[in-house]
Amino acid sequence: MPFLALDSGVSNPMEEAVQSSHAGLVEKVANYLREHIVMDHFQPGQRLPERTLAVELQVSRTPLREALKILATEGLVVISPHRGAVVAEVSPTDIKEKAYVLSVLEQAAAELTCLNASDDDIAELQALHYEMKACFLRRDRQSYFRLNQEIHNRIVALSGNTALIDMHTNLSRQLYRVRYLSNQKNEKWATAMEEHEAIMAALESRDPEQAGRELRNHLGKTWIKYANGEPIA
Amino acid sequence: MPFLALDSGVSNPMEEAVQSSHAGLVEKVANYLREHIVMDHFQPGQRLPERTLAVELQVSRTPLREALKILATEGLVVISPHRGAVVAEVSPTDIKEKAYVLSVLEQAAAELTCLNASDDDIAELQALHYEMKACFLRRDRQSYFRLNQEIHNRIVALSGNTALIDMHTNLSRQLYRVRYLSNQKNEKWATAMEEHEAIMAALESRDPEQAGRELRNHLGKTWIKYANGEPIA
DNA sequence: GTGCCAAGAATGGCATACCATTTTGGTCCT
DNA sequence: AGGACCAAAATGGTATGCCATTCTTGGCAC
Repeated sequence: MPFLALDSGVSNPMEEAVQSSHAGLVEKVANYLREHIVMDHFQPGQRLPERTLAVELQVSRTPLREALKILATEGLVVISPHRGAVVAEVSPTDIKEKAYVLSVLEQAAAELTCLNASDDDIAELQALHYEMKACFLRRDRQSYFRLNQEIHNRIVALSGNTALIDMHTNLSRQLYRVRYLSNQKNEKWATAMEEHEAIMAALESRDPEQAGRELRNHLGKTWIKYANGEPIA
Repeated sequence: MPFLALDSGVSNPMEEAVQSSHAGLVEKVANYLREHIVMDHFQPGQRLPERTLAVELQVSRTPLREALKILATEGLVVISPHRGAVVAEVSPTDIKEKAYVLSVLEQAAAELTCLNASDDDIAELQALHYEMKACFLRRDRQSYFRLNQEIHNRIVALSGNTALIDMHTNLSRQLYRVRYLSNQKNEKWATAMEEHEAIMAALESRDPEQAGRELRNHLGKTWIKYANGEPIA
C-alpha cells in the first residue's frame, strides 16, 4: 500500500509537499519526509530502505538518497555505512540539550526583538497572545498549541537575524514531536500562561534583558520536566 | 586508479581527506570541499561544476552531488535549480548575524562550562591561555590564532552539551575565513588579550554569568569591526 | 535442540546513461 | 553594426545498473 494514499488508489503520496511546483524533486522528497518525521508518522528507529521508499514515493533512488543526506545533516535521520537510514532516536539527553540551546536562541532573539521590532509588530504579538489566552480559558489545547508556536516563532522572526532564525527553525523542527506531546499533558498549563504574560510585558516595555530572561526561564521550565521523565513518546 | 594512492606521481587531490579510511566517499568529498572552502582556496561565488570537479576528484557525480547537498544545508555552498552549486558568498550582514549567534552560543557554553567542567579541565584551559599569552608577547600571530581557536573550541567542548557543540562547530566553520583574516590585521590585539584574561578569571572563579558576559562581549567586539567594514576578504 | 556456518537474498554505495533546462555563440535580419 | 533568435553544447536532474557489504535463513554438526 502506498503508505499515505489519502484518497485515491493510485495517487502519489507526495501531494502537498510541493512548494512552488517547480521545486526540485529532492526538496519535495526532503520536505515530505521531514514533515512526516516531525509529525511522528514515522517512529524513531524505523528503517527507511531506499528502494521501497523510492517506489512508494514514485521517485528513483537518487533524489531520495540526496534527500536523506540532507535530513541526516539536519539531525532527523542517521545514516550508518552500508546499513542505511533510520529515523533518529531522540534520547532524553538529546531533548534536554537541544531544548537548552533552543532556550538560549530564543533568549537572544527576544533581546533583539526588543530592540528591532516595530510597535506594530509588538502589537500583533500582543494580539496573538490574547488569542492564545482565549484558547487557554476555553481549554482548547489544539489552538493554544498552534498559537503558542506561532508566538515563539514570530518573536524569533522579529529578531531580524536570518542566521538565528534558520537555526531556530531547524532546532524547533527536531523538537516538534516532543513539543506537541508535551503540550498534550502539561499540567502546569496555568503557569506557562503566566510566564507568557511576563514575556509579553517585558517585550512591551522593550526590556531586552528581562524579555530574554523570562523567555529562557519559560522554555527551561516547560522542557526540563519532559526531558527528565524518560518516556516522552 | 584507486583515488587515494598516497604516493604515486599523479596523486589525486583528496589525500588527507581520509578520516578513518573506510569512511564513505561522500564524507571524504564533503570534508575535502569543506576544508578548501573554509580555508579560502575556493573564492566565494566560484562555480562548482559537477562533471569537472568529479573528474578532478576522481569520483563520479553521484557522491559529489550528495556532498554538495550536505554543504548546502551547512550553508557553505548555495545550489540553484538547474544552475548548480557555487561557493556561498558571505555578505557583511551574514557575518554579523552569524557572529552574533556564535557569541550567544559561546556565552551559553561558558555558563555551562563553569558549572560542569572539572578543575583539571579549567587548569588545562589556563595552561593554553598562558601558552597563548606567550605567543602574544612574541608577536606570533599564527600560533596565537591557533591557540585562540583551541581555547574557544575547548570552552564549548567542556560545556558537555553535544547539540551546542555541533552547532558551534558548524557556525565556527562558516566564519573560519573571516576569523583568520580578522586575526591577521587586528590592531586591538592587546585588548583582545585582556578580554581573554577576564574570561579566564571568570571561569576560574566559576562565575557563569560573568564568564558568559565576558565571552560574549569579547566576541562582539572582535567581530563587529570586521563585519562593518565591507571588504573582509 | 541449539548453535554455528555458508549461501543467497536484500540493501546500500557508486558509476553511468539519459533527459530537461540553461547557457552560448553564431547567423540573419533590420 | 547591433540585436534578436535559433541551434548546439554544456550542465544539472533523474533513472537505472552493477558491485560490495550486510542481513537472513536453512542446514548440518555437536
